[in-house]
Amino acid sequence: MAAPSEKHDVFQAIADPTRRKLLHMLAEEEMAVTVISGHFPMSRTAVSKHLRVLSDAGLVRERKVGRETRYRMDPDPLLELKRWLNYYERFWENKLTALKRFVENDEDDNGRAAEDTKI
Amino acid sequence: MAAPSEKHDVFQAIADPTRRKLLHMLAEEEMAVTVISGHFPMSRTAVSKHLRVLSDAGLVRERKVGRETRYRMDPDPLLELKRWLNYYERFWENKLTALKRFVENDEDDNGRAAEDTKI
DNA sequence: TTGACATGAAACCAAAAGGTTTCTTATGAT
DNA sequence: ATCATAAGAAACCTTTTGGTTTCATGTCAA
Repeated sequence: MAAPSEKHDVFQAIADPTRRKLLHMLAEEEMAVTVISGHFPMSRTAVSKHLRVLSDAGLVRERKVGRETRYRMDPDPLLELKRWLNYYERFWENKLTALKRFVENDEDDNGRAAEDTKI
Repeated sequence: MAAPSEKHDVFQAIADPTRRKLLHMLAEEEMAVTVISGHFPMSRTAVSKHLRVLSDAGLVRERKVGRETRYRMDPDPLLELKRWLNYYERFWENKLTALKRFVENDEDDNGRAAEDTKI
């Protein structure tokens, strides 16, 4: 997995379902690796590597407490995703506009299907 | 690449930079494969396969016009991403609250650094 | 100080991902 | 009819990914 060589970005980091589940768990609570990995059907080491990917992307932060390492989510990098997504906002607004136009036409010539107004 | 076997989801689809660039291009304009692939430093076939992944995720739509196939973005699946992201909204709001608290404390005992208020 | 727990590092592996080249099949233009 | 163009399908190759098991190191408890 994640040969933790270089940096991973947010897009890659959240691409994996396991990692999304990890984020979800670590959003509320800080947790130690063993505890975390208890919730996954894979080895502790595998979970550890996923955590590393998330860490590379800046999505989690680790803290050593005695002999354990506790992880917690850091939401900051999600802002990049948000900005990316924001760009496309207008496109589905356009689709809504098209839908609205369709509905209005439908009210006018009541009952008959408006041809070619692909929504 | 993308052995176009099963469905790909949005998260996977946008994980790759090339595919994000594709989306960006196809958001405005419908384009034919050859034209599209002219903008990438890889073979037409490779681009074609990326398009397939996007298509699997529902992020692009294809239309045959004569001997060419034109692709255009469909923003709908991005709503899933938006909802996913939405869930984490409150977490960085929390961070902002913490920042605000920090700034206010800083105004009080003006000049001295507020220890341990990690933002 | 000895033993048990917590975790990362290493070495390894199979499958998926990203890419290439070659072949086929439609469709258009002459 | 014939030739060129557009694009997906197939077969193939290399690197990355997700996972495993084993080993090493640090810390806590008796």
